Amino acid sequence: MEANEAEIEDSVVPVTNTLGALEKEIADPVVYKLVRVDGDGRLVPATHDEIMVVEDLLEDDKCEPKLVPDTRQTTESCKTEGCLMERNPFQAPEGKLEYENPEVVAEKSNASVDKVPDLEKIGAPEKVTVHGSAPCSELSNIDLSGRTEISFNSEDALNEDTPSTSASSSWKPDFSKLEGKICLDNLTVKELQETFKATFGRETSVKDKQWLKRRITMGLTNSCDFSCTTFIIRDNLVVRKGEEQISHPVKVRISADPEVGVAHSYSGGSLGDHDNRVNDDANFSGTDVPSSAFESCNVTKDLYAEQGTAKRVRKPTKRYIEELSEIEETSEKLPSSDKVSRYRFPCTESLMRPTTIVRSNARPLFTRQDSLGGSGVQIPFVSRIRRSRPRENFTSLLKLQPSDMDMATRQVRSVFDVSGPQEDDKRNNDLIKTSSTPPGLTKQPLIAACEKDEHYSGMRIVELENDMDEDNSDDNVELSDGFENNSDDNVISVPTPKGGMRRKHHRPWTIDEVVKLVEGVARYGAGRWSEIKRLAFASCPYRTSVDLKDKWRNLLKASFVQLPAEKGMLNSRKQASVPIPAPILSRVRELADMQGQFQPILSTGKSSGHISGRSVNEARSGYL
DNA sequence: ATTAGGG
DNA sequence: CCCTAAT
Repeated sequence: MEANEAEIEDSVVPVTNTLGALEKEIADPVVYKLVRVDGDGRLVPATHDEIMVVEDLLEDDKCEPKLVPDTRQTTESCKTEGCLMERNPFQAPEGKLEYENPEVVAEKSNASVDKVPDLEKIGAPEKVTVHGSAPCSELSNIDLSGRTEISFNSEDALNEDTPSTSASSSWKPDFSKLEGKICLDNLTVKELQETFKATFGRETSVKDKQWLKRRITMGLTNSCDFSCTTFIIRDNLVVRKGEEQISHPVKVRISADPEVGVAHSYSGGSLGDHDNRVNDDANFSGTDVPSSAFESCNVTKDLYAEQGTAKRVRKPTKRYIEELSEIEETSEKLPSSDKVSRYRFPCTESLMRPTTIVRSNARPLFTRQDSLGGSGVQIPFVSRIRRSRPRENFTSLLKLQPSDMDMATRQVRSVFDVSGPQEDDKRNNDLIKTSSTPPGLTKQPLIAACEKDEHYSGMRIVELENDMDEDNSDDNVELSDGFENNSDDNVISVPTPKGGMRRKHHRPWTIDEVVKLVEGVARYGAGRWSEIKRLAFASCPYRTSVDLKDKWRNLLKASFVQLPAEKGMLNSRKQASVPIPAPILSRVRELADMQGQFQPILSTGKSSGHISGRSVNEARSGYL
């Protein structure tokens, strides 16, 4: 299909190329692009055959390729509604269409806009003008929702009766069945299958009426594309993009999706047993097939007319689509369409993201007005899972309110309290370093919670173990001095008089860490701190590459200072907490020397010289 | 995002 | 350790 694809690309309206022209004529003209909705809802570019067919149709209809400079294949663009193709007749108004994605954008039509009279009011027995497009047209005729008489009546000459033969070559939709209103409920299985075929362009062997109805309904329903409008569907109401605001956190799931519209005819999707979801989300009952394509169209139109409030189904989520796809795959084999290269479903991503976000937001967000400093800081109850120690967050929070630490502490605590008792221990432990509860005890549950969270909220909880190793990592420390207690994080920050408070937590370097650092430098070279950090300090989340660098700098300084006097007083000085063993300093010096001379990359150098051990270094340092 | 340097 | 500038 590759070749075909290419051809089509060429033959189809060169949207991108005509952009300029389009923009100028956007006022009214419409450009269509041949596409077919694949079974799984993807938009598939029309095949060459399809285009040919359409061309014929166009000729019959005397459609004039208006916007298409390239006359090669005039198929695509027809000045007005008429020509269109596929089954997604209700496209969005030109103006809003994004040209960036011509392939996906597919067809567009004004028909749904002002051209189409208020269908609701019109009960006009007209026929669907959006000919060509099977699904929609038929949908229009089908009485899905309580509305009857769905019909299009576009003032502009619409070429009706132009069955969209454009679809896959093998697809011979029978629109006769779609004429007039149709009540799916009254159809026989066979009829439903016919309808299905007409709708999706492929046969189905499914005998389940309910299933068929649902699929057809959904397919049709979702044929309408809102993505191009400035409106979105929220809480079953169409609102202007931007005007919408997340109101009820609870309902977010339904409404928060800012791009509801993009439901590009994902029609074909098999609405197996999962389709309920859609209904649920839309607050519809399973049996109530509320939104008909017609309705959708109406909405589009109404939007322009009055920004009215129409109800619409929620755009399917990515997951939903995926599931449908899966079902589809298994439930029946797709015709040629499947082989046709499928264009990526445009809204797949956008679909997913909002949903995910919404999900995560779904969880009650605990915030509280912090009275600190009277500035009313809001402390959100973020994820319970923290990559780094809570105290870091803690500190960040404090930054907002330099003053009154205690207050902040309490606030934070209380916030966490809300999250649940289990984590409390951990929290306190880390934050306030009070609890004596062994981390291990609460760890497990915590992790579980995390996983759960991830599952539902899509949050990424990784490296949880990092927190753990913090206490364990140093176990192999040979030199471990008692003082190097990790736990002694002096979380208590020291408010600095002038520039706020800094240095909340000092993390005294342990000898072990120093050694690791030194070795890391030896291995990877000074300056490659991120490397060293990753490899040698993977277990020390609290040591950043910058820290390493700083420490190295200090070591360097120290080493140069001490070296001269090394002879007499190796470790005589008991100064601060971490008297760095002379040997180490020596090595630092050595390394510094080397690094200074040859470039840090001394994979060979390291092995050749000192890597073997401190003893060597000592010896060396001796004569250095 | 890393790195280097100053504070 | 923090912050900033340069990459």
